[in-house]
Amino acid sequence: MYDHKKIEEKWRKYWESNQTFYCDTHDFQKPKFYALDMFPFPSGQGLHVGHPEGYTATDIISRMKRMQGYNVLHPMGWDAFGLPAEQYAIEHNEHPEISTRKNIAHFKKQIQALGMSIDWSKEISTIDPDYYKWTQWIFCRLFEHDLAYVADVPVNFCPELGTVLANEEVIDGKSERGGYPVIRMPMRQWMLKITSYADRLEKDLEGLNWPKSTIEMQRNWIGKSSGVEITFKVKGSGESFRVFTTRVDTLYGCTYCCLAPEHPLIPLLVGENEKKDVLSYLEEAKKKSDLLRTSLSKEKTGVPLGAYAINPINGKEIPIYVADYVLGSYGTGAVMAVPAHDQRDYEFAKAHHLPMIQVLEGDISSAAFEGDAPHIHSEEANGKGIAEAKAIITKKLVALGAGKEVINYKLRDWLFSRQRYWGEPIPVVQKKDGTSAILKDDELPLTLPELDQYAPTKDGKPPLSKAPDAWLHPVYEGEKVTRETNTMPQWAGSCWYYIRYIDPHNKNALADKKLLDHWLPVDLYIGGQEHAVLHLLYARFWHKFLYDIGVVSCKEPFQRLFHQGMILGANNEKMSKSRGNVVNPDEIVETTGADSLRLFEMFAGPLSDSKPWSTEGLNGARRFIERSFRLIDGEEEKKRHSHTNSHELDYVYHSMVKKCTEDFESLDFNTAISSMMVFVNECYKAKTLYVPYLEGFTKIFSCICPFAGEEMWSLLGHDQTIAYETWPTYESDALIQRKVKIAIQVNGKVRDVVEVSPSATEEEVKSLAFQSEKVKPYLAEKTVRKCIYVPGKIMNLVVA
RNA sequence: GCCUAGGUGGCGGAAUGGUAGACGCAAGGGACUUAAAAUCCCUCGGGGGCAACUCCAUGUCGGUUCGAGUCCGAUCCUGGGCACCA
Repeated sequence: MYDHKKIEEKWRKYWESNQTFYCDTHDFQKPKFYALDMFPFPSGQGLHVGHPEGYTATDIISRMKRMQGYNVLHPMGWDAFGLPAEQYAIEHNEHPEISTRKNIAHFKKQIQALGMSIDWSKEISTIDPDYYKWTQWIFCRLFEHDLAYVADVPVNFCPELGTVLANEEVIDGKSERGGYPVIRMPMRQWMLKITSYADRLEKDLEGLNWPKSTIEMQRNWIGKSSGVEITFKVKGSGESFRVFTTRVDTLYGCTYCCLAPEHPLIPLLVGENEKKDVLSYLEEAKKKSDLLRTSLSKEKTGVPLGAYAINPINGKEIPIYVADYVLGSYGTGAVMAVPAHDQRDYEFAKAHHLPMIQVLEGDISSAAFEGDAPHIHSEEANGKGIAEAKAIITKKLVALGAGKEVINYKLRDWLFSRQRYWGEPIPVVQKKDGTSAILKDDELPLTLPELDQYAPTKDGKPPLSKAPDAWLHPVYEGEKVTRETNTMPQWAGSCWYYIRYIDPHNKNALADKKLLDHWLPVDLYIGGQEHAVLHLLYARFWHKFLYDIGVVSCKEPFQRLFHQGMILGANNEKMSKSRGNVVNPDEIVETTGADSLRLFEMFAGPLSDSKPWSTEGLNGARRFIERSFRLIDGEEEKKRHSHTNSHELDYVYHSMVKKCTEDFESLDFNTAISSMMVFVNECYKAKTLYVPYLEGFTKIFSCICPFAGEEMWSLLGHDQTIAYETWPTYESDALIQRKVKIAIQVNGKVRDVVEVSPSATEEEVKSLAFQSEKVKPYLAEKTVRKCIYVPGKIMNLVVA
């Protein structure tokens, strides 16, 4: 009798009471396998029914790899800093340290209830000073290498609340809480120079076993584009400005230029008559958040600056405008406008009645022509296509000293500081002379001070600015200094946790170099696609930096990446409290069992697809477990035999082993499970059951359903755990079928199916086909023009 | 608008260019049972036909091929991401 509660409790206790269970042995003789989950943020809601999906997948692979003789590292930890933890603490009026620890304990218990083969001796948490000591250490190294700097950058500031808000706390320009207006305001921030790594981050995407779409997203995010930077002189002043263009070939068609509202030259160049209009336009632009500025679709606004630029290619004077469709943060913050061949410029020119000069043949009566065509009105480039014209004009600009080829990136530097309490303190002090200095390594970790008031306060200053004087004003090299009061973002801790898992208790380094060289890179990383750019790009950036300073020896952290889909509600919508379709995993474990939950989530569909929750499907999974269980513990037990005499069972068993071995590797669990179901169905039909087949099945089964698997293994008479048994192998001979069915087609339509031996010749099959009563009518009074025979599959007779 | 992944029974989904619908769920029938549940077995895309059988079917329209869910070209729809990127 399958009693999930009894069985799961029994084996949970067995694993938990044995501290070395699933611990990797640092055995360098064995091949290694590092299976990593995106570690969870331990929210107050507890585990979601979506969490087990990815975790089960890495768990199945880990269990299979152990059986295949690998030394497996399969750890788990907690991404426990950050805004949501802080807000949860504020809401529950409990210090984040306390509430977060509680949530972690809850999460851990829930994950353990799911039977994950996790090495808990490697457990880490980003909020442990022993851990964030090394997060701070990495920051210090970045600082030393000029990759961390301070800048004034615009943030979302809400004057009413007096705090800086995260993007997700701002909705339509209003604060999420209270609905107060939010403005973009420059504030002193720590930045990390990820742009220095843009080129390598782009290049090294090549060769990663990652989903194509994720690689594409990172490529687009980095946004490499090559073009030309052109210098435009301003008429009647010594000033000049640069624009970046990917379409230098259209330079003869440039009829005006636009500066972003942030452009530093505006105050210097603005004409007396235009001053009022320009200033009020700048004021308006400031009020617009990036979101607002970019969502004002179609309508292109802007005002004339009252200054003129000289087109370096032909000396023509063209007006300069200020327009907020030009972004200060990309390129040079200025563009040359070619309305005939750029749609945005086209719309702006129409709205402001600016001239157009067509420089490529094509129709521009209703929209800009952006395709390739021979150039016109372009002097030396006339008659040439885009590529050739680019080369010609670039050459001329370079000769004139007015242009150079450059590579531009969309990627911006990483805003690394937060005006929050619940994050790693930035290990920096401000000296009296205004310079910043990092703490010495032996002063790390710089721990968070105890604060009564950790909530953001109305003056907009970080909570740490209210820390006790002893913390805030330490003595540094004999001088009384002020500590940095910003903290790090949640991304910081999650940038390198996969490194710490390898050697989590090391006091002298992030991790032992020899161990890092052994375990890295991560062999399989599973997590949601929502991290396709931010986390996965930041972590790659840090990893490359650590590579440069000799901490790690491989260039990329995650060799293979996979995104699991979402578990949707039964109504096919995203699970959420407000939709009332949330399923609680604790309840499922209680009523139906962790094994059923694991099996259901793996069988419901491809791992990467979103799939709806289904209570019927869960019951179906449970039925399969019971059915498998009864093969070993029930009436079917009597059929057990030490030899096999069923060819069908041989075939089905070995097919299953082959299918599971291959499909587990490619994470196609749904089809692997279906082959296991076929095997079990065949067992019920079989007269005898061959014991080694039952054992082989149980080994594979135990990867998906570890509790039931262990129990079945012991019912088969073993007193050792199944976890370190040897993975079953298949015999190719058993996969050769004695009879195969050949579909006989006439002109592509199936008319009969004949059974032959797999080695049957074309002539043999053809003669069977001609004898077939079902085929004959279609051949009557026709000639066979052609015969296509695919052994083991079909024969197609083409007649006319 | 751009990028990206998809559209297959009542449902979740299978299918190296080779018999579309594996496997599961739901449904129906049968066996067992005093009965129910559980279990085991069978049926199960649609139309037509008593039946043998036959026609239609993988969003839509074309194309390539002996043969297309699969490849190519259009087109419609859905999900995810990005969004004035010069």
